[in-house]
Amino acid sequence: MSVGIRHDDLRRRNRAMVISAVRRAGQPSRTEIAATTGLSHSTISAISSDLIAEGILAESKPGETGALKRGRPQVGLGLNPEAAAVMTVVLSLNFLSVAVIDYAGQVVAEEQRRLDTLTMPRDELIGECTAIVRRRLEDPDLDVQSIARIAMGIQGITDSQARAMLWSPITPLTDIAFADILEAEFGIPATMENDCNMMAVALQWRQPERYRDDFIAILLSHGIGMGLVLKGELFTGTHSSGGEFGHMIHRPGGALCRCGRRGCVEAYAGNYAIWRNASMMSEDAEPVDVGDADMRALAARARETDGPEREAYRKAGEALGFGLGSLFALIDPAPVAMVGVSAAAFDLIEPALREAIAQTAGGQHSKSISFDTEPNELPLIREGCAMRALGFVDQEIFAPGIQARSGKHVA
Amino acid sequence: MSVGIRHDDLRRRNRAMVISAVRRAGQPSRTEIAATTGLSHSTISAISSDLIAEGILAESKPGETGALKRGRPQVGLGLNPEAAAVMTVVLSLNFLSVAVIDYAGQVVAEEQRRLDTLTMPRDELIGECTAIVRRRLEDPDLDVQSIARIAMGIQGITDSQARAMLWSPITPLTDIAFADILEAEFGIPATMENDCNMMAVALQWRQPERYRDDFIAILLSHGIGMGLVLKGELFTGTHSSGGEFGHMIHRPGGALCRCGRRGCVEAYAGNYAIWRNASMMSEDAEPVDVGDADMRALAARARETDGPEREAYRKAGEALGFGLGSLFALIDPAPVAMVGVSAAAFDLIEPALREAIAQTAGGQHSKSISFDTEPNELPLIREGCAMRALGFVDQEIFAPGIQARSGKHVA
DNA sequence: CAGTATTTTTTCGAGGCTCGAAAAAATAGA
DNA sequence: TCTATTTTTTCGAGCCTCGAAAAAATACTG
Repeated sequence: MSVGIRHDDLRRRNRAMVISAVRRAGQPSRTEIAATTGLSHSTISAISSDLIAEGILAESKPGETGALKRGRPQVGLGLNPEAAAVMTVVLSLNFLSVAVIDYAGQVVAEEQRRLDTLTMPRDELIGECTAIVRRRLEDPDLDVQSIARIAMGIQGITDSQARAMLWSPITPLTDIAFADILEAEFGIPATMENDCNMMAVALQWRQPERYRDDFIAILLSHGIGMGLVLKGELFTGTHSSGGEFGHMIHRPGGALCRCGRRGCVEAYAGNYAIWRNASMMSEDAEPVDVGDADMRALAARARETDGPEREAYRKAGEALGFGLGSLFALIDPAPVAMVGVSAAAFDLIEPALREAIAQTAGGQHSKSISFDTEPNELPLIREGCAMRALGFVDQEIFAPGIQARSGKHVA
Repeated sequence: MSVGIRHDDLRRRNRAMVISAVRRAGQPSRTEIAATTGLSHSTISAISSDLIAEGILAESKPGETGALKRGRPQVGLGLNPEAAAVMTVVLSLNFLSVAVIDYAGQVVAEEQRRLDTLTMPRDELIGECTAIVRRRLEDPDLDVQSIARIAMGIQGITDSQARAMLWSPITPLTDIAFADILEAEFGIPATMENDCNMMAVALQWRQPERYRDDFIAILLSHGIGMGLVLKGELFTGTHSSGGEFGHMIHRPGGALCRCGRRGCVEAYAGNYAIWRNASMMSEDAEPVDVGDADMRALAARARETDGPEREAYRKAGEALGFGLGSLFALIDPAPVAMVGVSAAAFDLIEPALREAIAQTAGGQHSKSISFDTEPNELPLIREGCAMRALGFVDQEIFAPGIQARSGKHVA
């Protein structure tokens, strides 16, 4: 149940608001912050001098601001990069990567590693993750004190509390509470995020004009995933990370999906499905892993001649189109970003997709729906994890006073 | 962009919180309110004495409370029925009904009227609505001053701002800004709500244990509609009321839907679709209106013998099941309430529905998904409109100080 | 029936917070 | 050097919430 606002919440929230305004704007002056937050100049002055004294914000050197106007020049406020740092851990198929990001969002350290996620036993997989984190933490160049958060991203389904991986295509293992494991191991608050959700978060930061309040990020890769932002907020299911667009039903009883069921969108539009159709294999054939290079070659063949390859992409487009149509029936149309290796073949997918969506109620204005493509998902996922972790730091760590009342983490 | 909290917002929000706690609990004592809101006893004491002085709350007569305990007895606080009143206007197929509801939620006046919505020209339809509202307002028994809000509900799509009907099956007319029309005519703030959303709001009040944070209300009637509550909040689309579950795609290119497209869930599960299938008509046959009595007779025949009638309900169940499966893939499973005349035939629908949902990713725990039925949607819609209107009064009218900063209504 | 225990509600002073107005600071132009 | 202009800080006023203590209202007890 919602709860009253106590007097001490006031400062906490307004501090968080100032920090978030600075993170968004980069180098805003106090006057600009007052304008965007709606708070008075006096309040902004008080809060920002507190934040500067605490080393969270820093005034930028004079002369850095651009065109000089008459009057006292504005002093830009920026995030102090040394105020804190966060760590991102991204686990994808056969690949593990970590990065340390300073409070201003700059990457200060990185490590990547290949491993065989599909066959790894549970302990080993967890061990690899904790080991790589530990290596970064033990780096003598790093001030360990400053790591305030870890955000881990993974392909697959996570729980809505962002504590655990429930299911993932990269491993047969299920229900690994990575967030709890990392917290127990390192004593640093951690969350376990869904990869597509992080893509959406990253897009929101990268292109705020285009992706702000309502948009959809769809991962076109081995599987089909989705990150959904509605009314400016990341959408999650009631129990899990939700948004399993790839497992909406396209054709009841249809093609065999990697999830073991039939007729899912993914069973027509996932890499393995496109490959299966392009190879004229049965729709009942077991899904197989297809490498990115093979997919690129497949797309090239499809562009060359009008054969089964092209037809396979057409079928993918149709499935995505009807799926989006159903989605749009629920949430109304919104801009879409297509991410992942098959996004590079969106030219092959788009015609059938638009044709399908035009046949649905949600596609009423299908011509006005914009599609963006971004073939490389990993940088987006990393960036999203970083921004998410920093957001937590902004909100929780640097907003003092009473702890969030329904907080999950013990102090 | 989110905005800072100003000092005067504090009282406003906490007042709203107290009012809402009273509305929810009925006759809570100050101590109970303090417990549910998390505010201190002093604060609750101060706010409630203000609210009593303003005539918004009233202390209940002593002796009304139940079991006597030791110590000073609790004094129950209740909403003062005379503090305000709201009006609901529900427009459905060939039927218009209004009600006046006092601040405590009791119906104090009603009027209903048959009319031919399908053939009525625009001016006449609007005229009927304003006329019936005017008749109620001019009732000498009614203190017009006290009507603080009008909530109008209609079958069909409304805009996400709750200002206008965009499309409705009850009339060929489109884009009628009923909220603006009523406001201009009577000078009373008004909203135009989607019928299924109001069903959901009503269920939330009627059965808070069952329907609280996440649930789905599905209207099984001529058309198929949905009201969705996620994380305790009514879900709407980005532009429209959204949640057009009936127009998710069940079978691409399939049966002809009333919306003119093909393969929508509604084209298999709407009354007209069940009728069409039961009559062994082509799936391309034009949708026709079927009366409730005819539908009840159809259900009776389906229960009697295993013929095309039963098969028609089976197909409806299948479409609903796959649709729900797709929906659950996005939002995770949640309790469902089936409302409307075909909810009375849910026994015929349920087996196929469960079978279908079990074949989807969203139906993983299909046995644990609960279905409730309620054959009569109109009372729910009315109740939802009433609660919604009262909620606005609670939040806006009785929370003084600065107006909501992005308010739509001029003071 | 008076006194005690118990629970609810109010009162009161302290401490915070935001705000508006005015002052101070810092610069460009004249 | 002086003036106009813009940004930032300072300061007192006005609210708000809180905790502690007091007051109020009742049941129990002998």
